[in-house]
Amino acid sequence: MNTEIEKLKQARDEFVAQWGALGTQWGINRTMAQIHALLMTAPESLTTDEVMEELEISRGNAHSNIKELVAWGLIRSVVKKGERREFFEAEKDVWQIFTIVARERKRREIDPALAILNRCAEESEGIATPEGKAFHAQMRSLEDFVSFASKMSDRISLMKHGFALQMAAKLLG
Amino acid sequence: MNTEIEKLKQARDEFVAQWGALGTQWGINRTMAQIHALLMTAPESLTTDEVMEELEISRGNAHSNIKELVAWGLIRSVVKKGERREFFEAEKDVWQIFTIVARERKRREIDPALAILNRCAEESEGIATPEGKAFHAQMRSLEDFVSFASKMSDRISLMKHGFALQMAAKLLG
DNA sequence: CTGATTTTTCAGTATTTACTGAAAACCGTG
DNA sequence: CACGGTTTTCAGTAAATACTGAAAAATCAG
Repeated sequence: MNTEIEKLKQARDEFVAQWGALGTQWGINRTMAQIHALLMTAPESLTTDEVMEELEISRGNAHSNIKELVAWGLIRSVVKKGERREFFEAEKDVWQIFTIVARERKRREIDPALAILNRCAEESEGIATPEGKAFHAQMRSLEDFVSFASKMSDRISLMKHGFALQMAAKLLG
Repeated sequence: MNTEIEKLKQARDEFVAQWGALGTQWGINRTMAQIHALLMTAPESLTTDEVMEELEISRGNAHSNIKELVAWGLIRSVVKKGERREFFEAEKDVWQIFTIVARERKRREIDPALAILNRCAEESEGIATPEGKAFHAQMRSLEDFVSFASKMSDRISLMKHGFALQMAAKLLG
């Protein structure tokens, strides 16, 4: 039945478009999120040209965002025998996706924050005025908390999906 | 000793500047992050004019970012008797800050994602082709995972700081 | 080595987001 | 209800970010 194929195409197009819009909120650019959505729901791996055509974007744009997704580890290139072009496919396992995103966010958001907090804490160490003590204490408590959250995130990412789930179930129960 | 006061000012200025730069990564605008940093490390609550002067920004800019921070719940206005102007002070408790940020991120990032995933899953329900089944399954597994993560986040935010810490300690131990 | 195909780069441009400054609205006081 | 201080709005502008398209570089088969 042809309508089924159309319904699927429609649902998928919507997913790609909306996921792209969401990407903006997440601090990821729209195109990158769209390509990710497209590849996550592609039955077969795609070439750069196919991505360009599907999303109606330029070669340069497709290229740089594909590279970025590869750098994140959210997609990978696959070689097909007898094919000179590169094909790309997405990581589809949700737990994998989660750990990749968590790792990247940690690198870009948590680690730099820790560096700043630590430096400001050091610089204000031993200042004897009440303001100095308060500032130092504030830096340390922020640092402690962020460092702690960072370690938690690492731990969880290293777990196997099943184990994390089981543990969380206990927490939610 | 005057150098101590200077050292503190220097450390604090650095914190404000760097925290602002970090804000960009977090998808928060620089000024908003700077005002937050400034107020988090202010011994006393500040007026809009003081914020403007300290960060060398316009009134409009100060105003709108202060309002945004109030909307998040990261700062609040305080009234001083005999003063007509509004003063602002930041929430300083790290656990509070964490839960506020978690709540806001959930609202802006998680909830819309869930809505999309759920809709696309519904729309592709019952399509009999292999591609249709695969798409539907992918939507559902993403939805399940995100919904689960969302519930976890709620649970943790509702905990008292001490309890969350204790639980996490067990996890890290 | 040559020529065809594919990937990469990047200057120029478009779009989005943030900021300024001044005018308008608001608000308490006399 | 008029006045001075204070907050809010917003049109215009500046800055940051993303995208295009074409040229250059790389890759590979013959």
